[in-house]
Amino acid sequence: MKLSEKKALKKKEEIILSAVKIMNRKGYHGATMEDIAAELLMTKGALYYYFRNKEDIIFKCHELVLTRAIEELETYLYEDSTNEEKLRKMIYTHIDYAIGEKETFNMISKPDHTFSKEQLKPILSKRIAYASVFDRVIQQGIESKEFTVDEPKFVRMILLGAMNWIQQWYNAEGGKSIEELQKIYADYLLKVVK
Amino acid sequence: MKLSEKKALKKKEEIILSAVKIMNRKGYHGATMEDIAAELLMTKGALYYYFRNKEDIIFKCHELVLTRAIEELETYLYEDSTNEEKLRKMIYTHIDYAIGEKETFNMISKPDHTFSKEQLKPILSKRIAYASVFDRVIQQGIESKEFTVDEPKFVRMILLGAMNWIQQWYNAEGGKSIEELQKIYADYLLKVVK
Amino acid sequence: MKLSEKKALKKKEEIILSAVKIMNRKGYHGATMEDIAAELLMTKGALYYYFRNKEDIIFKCHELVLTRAIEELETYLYEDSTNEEKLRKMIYTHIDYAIGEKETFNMISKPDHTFSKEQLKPILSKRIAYASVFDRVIQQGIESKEFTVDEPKFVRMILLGAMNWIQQWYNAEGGKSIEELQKIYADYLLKVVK
Amino acid sequence: MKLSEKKALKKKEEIILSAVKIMNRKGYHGATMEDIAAELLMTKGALYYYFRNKEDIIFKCHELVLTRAIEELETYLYEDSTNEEKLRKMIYTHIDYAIGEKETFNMISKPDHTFSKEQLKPILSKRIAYASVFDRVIQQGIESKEFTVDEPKFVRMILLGAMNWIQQWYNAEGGKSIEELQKIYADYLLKVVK
DNA sequence: CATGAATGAGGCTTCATTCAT
DNA sequence: AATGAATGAAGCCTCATTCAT
Repeated sequence: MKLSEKKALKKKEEIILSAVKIMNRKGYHGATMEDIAAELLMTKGALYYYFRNKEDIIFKCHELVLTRAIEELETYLYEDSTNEEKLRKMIYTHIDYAIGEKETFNMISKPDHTFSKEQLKPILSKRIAYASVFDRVIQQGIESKEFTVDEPKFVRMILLGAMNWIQQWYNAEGGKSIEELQKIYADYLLKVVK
Repeated sequence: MKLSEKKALKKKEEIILSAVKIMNRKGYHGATMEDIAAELLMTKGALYYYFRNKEDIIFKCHELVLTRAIEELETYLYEDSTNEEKLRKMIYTHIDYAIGEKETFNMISKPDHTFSKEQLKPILSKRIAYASVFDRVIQQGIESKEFTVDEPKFVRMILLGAMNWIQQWYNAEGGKSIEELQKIYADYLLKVVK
Repeated sequence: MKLSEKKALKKKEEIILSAVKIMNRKGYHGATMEDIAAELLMTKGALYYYFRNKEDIIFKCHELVLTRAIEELETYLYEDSTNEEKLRKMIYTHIDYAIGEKETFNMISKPDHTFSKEQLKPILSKRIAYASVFDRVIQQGIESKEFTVDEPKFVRMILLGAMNWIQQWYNAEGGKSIEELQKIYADYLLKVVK
Repeated sequence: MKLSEKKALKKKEEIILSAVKIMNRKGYHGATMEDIAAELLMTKGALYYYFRNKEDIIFKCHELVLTRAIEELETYLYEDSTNEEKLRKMIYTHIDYAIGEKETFNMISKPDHTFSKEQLKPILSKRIAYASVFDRVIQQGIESKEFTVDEPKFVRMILLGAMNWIQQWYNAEGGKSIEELQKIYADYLLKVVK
């Protein structure tokens, strides 16, 4: 890969990160191309050199964050430990992302209100891929008798929903630290699968 | 109250319900004043006779739905039954609202992205009021030794988060009926407090 | 029809006429919504109350002008006179329109560069309808032995092309009057069909 | 002339030809610098090494095409044959250019909408030079009594207009071949001058 | 020479809001 | 009480043009 291509990739990522930041501050609709550009001391127009349109930026935000998160989750899946331990680590990781990447992570509620048809499909695939990592560890736990679960899909949705909601109220300043939060959530959520 | 005032109140409610319907279909930003009016065969301008602005309509949507939901929840609180039974009924009710009123119920994620300062406060109060009904039944359950919970606030947020997430994926057509869903969710969520 | 509807129709026509005027001055691409609105002392936004978008305005321009021209041509077709006389009148009329309505008349060269698919079809139909009035008088003239023409379609295109070209160079100030022009063109073009 | 200069000249011509091609496909306004460059596997920026701006490219397109066409026409002017025969050959040639070079030939309707003042003058001169070749053959025909024409300027405009219009409807696929077209047009147009 | 990157002006369009009637 | 009409701000996007490297 040529140097210039590397630079371009880096810029793309910078833009994505800027978009994430603005969206976390103002929400998807509140985040304008102007805002995203200003954060990087660029002009609106320059964004269009790197991305086709706004939707494309948001799309790539999702893709980036989800891809990373999936990779991280999968490392736990193949670790040598109990499934309970694996699930606990995945919960910790999910909370990290949910707090750190907020809007972009998986809380674009109703993606069909935001994305056009062509982009909707890959987004949904990625989400399913993400969810399926949880599904696999739950399944393994059932098989190893660590977990007692009749409705694994719903349990997975309960876990993810509970964690995603953190984004609604979490605020860096108040109360518990992230680490405390992670422990509390993991403890309670593991009760669901036991 | 004069007849004309009554009529006005009725109209206001009609507008709110129309707004709810449109928002459930198109999301908050997708719902235009035009849409809301068209649903009622009115013109945009007329809406401003009843509400100061768009924000005000959304605000009243929330207030209406939350007020009703709180009232319903509170009837369970004073029923003569176990706290587990009370919580189960509250879970059923919450899911009913979450599915039926979608956008308007409590999923205006980040209300601070939508509401101005003046309106934010009463909205947040109402949400707190809503949450506190759950808090009270959890507290009672702890006191009566039915529940074992160290972090009641977080448990409440886990319950609400898990249920609110239903809105993200629920679709009238597929799979389980609402009644099945309610039972499954109640069963698993009660494991959290036990 | 209600008064308000009449007013709206009138406004629509005013807008169309403004658009025609601006387009004659600056060409299709040079004519901005801003320009069209300013001519009428309106704001850009107001135009969208009457038309869906720019293309729609241009479309209606064409429709209006062509419809009127076709009507006028057809009155000659059914007059009681020789076909030579009819064709002469039609030539006079065409030149009137070509000079007066310029851009809008039929010189949107390559309409497929300007119009989207849906609008292209009716535009082309109207153009064909217009041309067919000429075709009919030529056909009648052939049948009555007034004209000697082997290739009536090409002759019609020669006539229309020759006249449309006037738009390219005609300038109110210079040289001949419109009336002189009409006579000259009619005299020479009739030689083609004789 | 140095090799490098020769190369530059060749590149310039390539760019012009590319521009012509794109403009024929998409029209003047539809042809972007990007398009023109992409056709040659260059980048936008490089075009500015060879031409001052877009207008300049278009300008040179015209100049090139018109210059060539004038040269070709003039060879006929000095041939040893009847003026009718000369005019016929010129008609054939004009139709060749009109179909082959479309946008660039002389159908930039309203050149004053496209060109700035400085460039307008040479363009118009060239067009006049082109027209004057027709004028001369018509004049010669009048003098030799081959043609009967009172208004030679208008006749010339009728001929050119009729032929230029071919660009509006001609389509490589349908109906007559170019050769048939040329014959038909020549036959009918010669009736105008007889 | 050429490229990649950026700029900035300008265009189209949407929409909450206002207001005379 | 309601309507039709208009406003104006703001957003997205395109593209000719520039320029450091």
